[in-house]
Amino acid sequence: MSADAQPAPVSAKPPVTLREVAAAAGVSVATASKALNGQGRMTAETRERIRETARLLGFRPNSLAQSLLRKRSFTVGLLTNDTYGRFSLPLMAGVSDALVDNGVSVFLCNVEDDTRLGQLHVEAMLDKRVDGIIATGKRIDRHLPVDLSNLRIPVVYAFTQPDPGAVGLVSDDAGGARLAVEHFVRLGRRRIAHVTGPASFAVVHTRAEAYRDVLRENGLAVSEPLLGAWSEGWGHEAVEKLFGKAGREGWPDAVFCGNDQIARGVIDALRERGIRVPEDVGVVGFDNWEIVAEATRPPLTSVDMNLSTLGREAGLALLSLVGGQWAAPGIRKLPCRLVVRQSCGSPPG
Amino acid sequence: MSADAQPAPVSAKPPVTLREVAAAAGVSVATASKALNGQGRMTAETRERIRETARLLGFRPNSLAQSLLRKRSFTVGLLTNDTYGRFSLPLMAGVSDALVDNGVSVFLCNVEDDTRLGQLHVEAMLDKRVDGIIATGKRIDRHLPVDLSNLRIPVVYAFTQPDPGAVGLVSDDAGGARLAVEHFVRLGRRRIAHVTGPASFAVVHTRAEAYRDVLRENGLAVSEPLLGAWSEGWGHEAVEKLFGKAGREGWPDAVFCGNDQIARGVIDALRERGIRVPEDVGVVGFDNWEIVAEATRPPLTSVDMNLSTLGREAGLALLSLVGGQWAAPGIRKLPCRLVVRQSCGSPPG
DNA sequence: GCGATGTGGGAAAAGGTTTTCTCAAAAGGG
DNA sequence: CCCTTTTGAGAAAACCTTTTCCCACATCGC
Repeated sequence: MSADAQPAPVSAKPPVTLREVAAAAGVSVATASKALNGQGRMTAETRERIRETARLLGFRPNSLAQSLLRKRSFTVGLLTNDTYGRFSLPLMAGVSDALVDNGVSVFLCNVEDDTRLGQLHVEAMLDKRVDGIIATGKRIDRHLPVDLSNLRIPVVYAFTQPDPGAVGLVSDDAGGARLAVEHFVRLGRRRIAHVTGPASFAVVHTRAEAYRDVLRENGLAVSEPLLGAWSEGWGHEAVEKLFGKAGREGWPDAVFCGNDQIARGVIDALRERGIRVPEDVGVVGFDNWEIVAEATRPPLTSVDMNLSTLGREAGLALLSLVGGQWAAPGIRKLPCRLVVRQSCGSPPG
Repeated sequence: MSADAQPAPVSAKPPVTLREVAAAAGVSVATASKALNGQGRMTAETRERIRETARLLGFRPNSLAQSLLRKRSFTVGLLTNDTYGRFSLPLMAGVSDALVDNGVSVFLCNVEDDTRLGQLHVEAMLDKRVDGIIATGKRIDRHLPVDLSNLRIPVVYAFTQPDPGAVGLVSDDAGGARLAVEHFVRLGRRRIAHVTGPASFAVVHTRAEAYRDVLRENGLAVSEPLLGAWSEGWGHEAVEKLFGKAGREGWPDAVFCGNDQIARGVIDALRERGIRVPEDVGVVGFDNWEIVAEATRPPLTSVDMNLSTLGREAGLALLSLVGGQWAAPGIRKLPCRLVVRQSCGSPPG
């Protein structure tokens, strides 16, 4: 090895500690600590000198040591089983956004649907003394595959089934469905169909119920929702069922779809049949998954569940629980919003 | 407040410490520690008794204290600017998978394209004494909006532009393109077009180069790649350009697309023109984004960048760096694979 | 029975920070 | 000039675990 060889690993000198700052400023660690935290009493001159020294040395307190003492790590865990992040990522963005200003970081863990993995991650979080946990998932009527009910740290459930007595935030699916159907009604559509996902999903029923309510409230004929899959393929099939029969008179003039993929299938199938969207038939989707909604022709009007707001609220709720504040248990529903694009046309006349 | 009011917050008793275990087992903390870690010397009986006590009490060592002492937190940070997680999530799954077995957790931080936010998160990670950082992004020819070059902890770059001298892992885009074009050649296609993204992306040129190479190697006519956007809309337009001209003889019999969305647009546009896929024209996409690839009709054959493998390798590389091992700096390219579905047909005859 | 060896287990320091308590000096009151 | 109060700053404990030493006791060989 030559004399000017690199020192073995990259690792430069270790981080500068409070002790070093204190030494450099000619005070005790206690005084240094107080100076930097704005605690204790000392001359303004001393305080400033210590601060300046710390700045010069690039001092940053060791979070590990702080957390150990304060019994707060300023870290929260975010648990999800939504592999593709379609729902969790906007939610996480909201959570992160709400917490970063409070100096809190977020640990994301994907537990898939694996209980063992879930348990593993939860224990790791507990060991690392996270201040709280936000549980989220890909559907609001299922639990994560892991028990969070007796955790000695606060837990908030967002967009997943909460444990009884816990704080839960979900989207207001009924409200979202109303938004869509009422939009159609306002535009003068009279024969509004509903094509949605499988019966095993609670939201399918929630939304169908709201759909029926709005139709009845407006004196319109209620046709049975078509349940199927959450796929484009099912959208195609549903168009077959709805528009296959001869009498053009019986055709719907609007289709409210359970998600954007179904809507995309519906729109494509209508175009193939020469049925114009939005002139002949209006279409509304659900989820406002931009990558899909903006690629349909015409671009898809869709119900947005405001997941990042949901995440933000979840973050704030957790924060106040961590702070010892009481938060109302039970499920809180947050409103959706309708993102209007071009698949429904304008009011008649 | 009534007598049977709930104790203020949920928080039950604090976690059990090593000291309590030691007391319960009638030994010193030192002995207890050694018993649980398989260190030191003591009778098997003593060791077992301590272990049993710990188990009974549900003792879990405080990671914070351990990390403080060992100067390793068994945590790594994952930095990304890929908001939708299309690339980062598979990558993160791989990273997480590689590390969880080593008892290492992963901190995911989305820094968007915001330097201030990035700096903030990096500092938070440093303060929390993460053992290393994996940087990832949404394209391999751009840096994250944050400087990781002098960090005193190891950094590995995955699917983003590495700093000079650092360890970087990216997909082998040239190889991926070869896979696609050679697949066409093998199937007997002779006039192979290439529709891809904007010139500002390095991969556009890398793949185009490989595309031309394969054509030349096989004595086929090389037509200029069509550069545009990464969207379905561009796929439609490109079909217009390629198949708009009169002479059916000049039409391509295969289109290699720069991503799955373009491919989807191409396939849809072809169908609208009555051109059959795969009989008349074969189509291959890139990214193997299942949600798109499986929804095209017919399902799309696509190049998969093996991002979760990439993540796994990145995790392992970081781990060995953290362990003080030396790792070869520079960019390592990991092979892609072709996922064959139905958009290319079978060999002729 | 005495020194050498081995064995089981404990005391204490370390890691970096915060906080409480204490204390010396300075200032103020009479 | 003496006593009390205030002020500035330090010593030390605490958080929880790991690890290095060290010690007492038992065993063994002679």
